Amino acid sequence: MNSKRILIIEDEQPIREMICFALENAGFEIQEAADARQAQVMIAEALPDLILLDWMLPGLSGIDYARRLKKEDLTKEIPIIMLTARTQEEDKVQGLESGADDYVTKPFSPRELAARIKAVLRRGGPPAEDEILKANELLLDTASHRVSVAERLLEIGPTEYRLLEFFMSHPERVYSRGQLLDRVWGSNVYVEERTVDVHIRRLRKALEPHGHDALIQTVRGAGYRFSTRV
Amino acid sequence: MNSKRILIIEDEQPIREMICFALENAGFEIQEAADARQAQVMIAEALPDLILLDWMLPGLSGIDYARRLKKEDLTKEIPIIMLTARTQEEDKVQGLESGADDYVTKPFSPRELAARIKAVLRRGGPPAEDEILKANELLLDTASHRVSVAERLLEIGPTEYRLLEFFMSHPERVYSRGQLLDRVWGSNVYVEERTVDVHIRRLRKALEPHGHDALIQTVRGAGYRFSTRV
DNA sequence: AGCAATATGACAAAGAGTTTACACAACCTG
DNA sequence: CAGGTTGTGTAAACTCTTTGTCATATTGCT
Repeated sequence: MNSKRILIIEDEQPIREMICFALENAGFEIQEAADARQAQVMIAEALPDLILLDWMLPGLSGIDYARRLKKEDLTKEIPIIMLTARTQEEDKVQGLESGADDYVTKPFSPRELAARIKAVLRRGGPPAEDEILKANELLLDTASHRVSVAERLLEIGPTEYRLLEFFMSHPERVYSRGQLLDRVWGSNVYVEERTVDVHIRRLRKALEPHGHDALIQTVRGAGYRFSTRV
Repeated sequence: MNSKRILIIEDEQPIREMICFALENAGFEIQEAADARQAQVMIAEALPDLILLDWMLPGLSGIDYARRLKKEDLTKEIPIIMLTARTQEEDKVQGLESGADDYVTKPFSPRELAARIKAVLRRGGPPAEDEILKANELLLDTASHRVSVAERLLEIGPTEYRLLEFFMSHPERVYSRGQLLDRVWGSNVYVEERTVDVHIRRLRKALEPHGHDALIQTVRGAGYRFSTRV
């Protein structure tokens, strides 16, 4: 097993250690750096296979550093996963724009982190490709984060957007409230399952005026499903 | 609703009672133990679905006990949530290191505790694999929870769906009403055997318009059978 | 025919999902 | 930095389906 080398750039030592331990456990080889300067030194010595980069860094911010790494020929192929404490969509967008291949929101479980790392390493390329998801006349553009029906943009909240994006990329399949919480809200969020109902409602309400609310279907006793079939 | 069994290992009785009350309220079944020794006895009797483990225990410390649980084959699959009074990052690191799946810092709200327990339990099970069961033109797709005949979706209630799924995965074989109750309704459910007749009827009714009701056959004096043979 | 085993239709309680309302926090913005 | 706007999660009221049972009709067997 030739283990992959991962460089962690994170100023808070406890967090760094926690991550470090978790990832070593998962079979990775770890290098640590507290800021961009240190990181540069380590990179000069040996190129890591993947970089875990904290959003907030003393000195050069994480996002700026990511940009810089993606500019350098030497380092631009290295996948970057951003660590961020904020949950705003905006941050995610910016993070991805800066060249990050994925982002993980703190607090995260070691398991989740390891899973994302493996996923990113596996695909090699950036996953952030823009997509246009379609279902009948309903379009969702991941690049612009917009949803439209027949050229008509429709109002939709952040959570509803994520919910819809998830549904549209996993159609014709039932998801329990619990699964939706894990996959749309994130696996380390503690929310009532009933809350899903409410957001389903909001999503349906947003789709309703355009007559596409039937795409979100209730499966009694099982969960919800996105389907173009009646 | 088969409630999950949770084992609380906590030496301070008032806290234990508080947690106990909160979780029973949340619909869990609770077992209590004051230390690792007692816990071992309870585990020997019946495996809990999740363990709540106090960080500080008299005798074997919580963290050591967690490690031990994660070593034993019998118990290593059981998720553990650590209860800790301290807030130091350091503790969190150690807690996770010891194999805990999550930790909660005292003082915590009952709601938070219940939510995290649910979240951890949710992750547990392996995702049920998808199957497409076929019988002549009759299709049952477990991923989308749908039943169709020649591209035509058909209406079917939850119980009828489960019944059909069971039949289709165990065809050409007679099951008594009692067996069906056990395997479709679940063991330890108190329902009249005649109730099965009613659901068989409902299932047949759903299949009828598509001409597949003959698949559900009555075996007088024995039970029912799903068969594609006449 | 006579008896026992099923089939069926109706019904009321329990249950699951839907909606509305509200509190709160994060955020604009003048 | 007030004062409004959003976005979220929770709670509670409300709706509508599902479900278990009964009473009654049918069917199958000897």
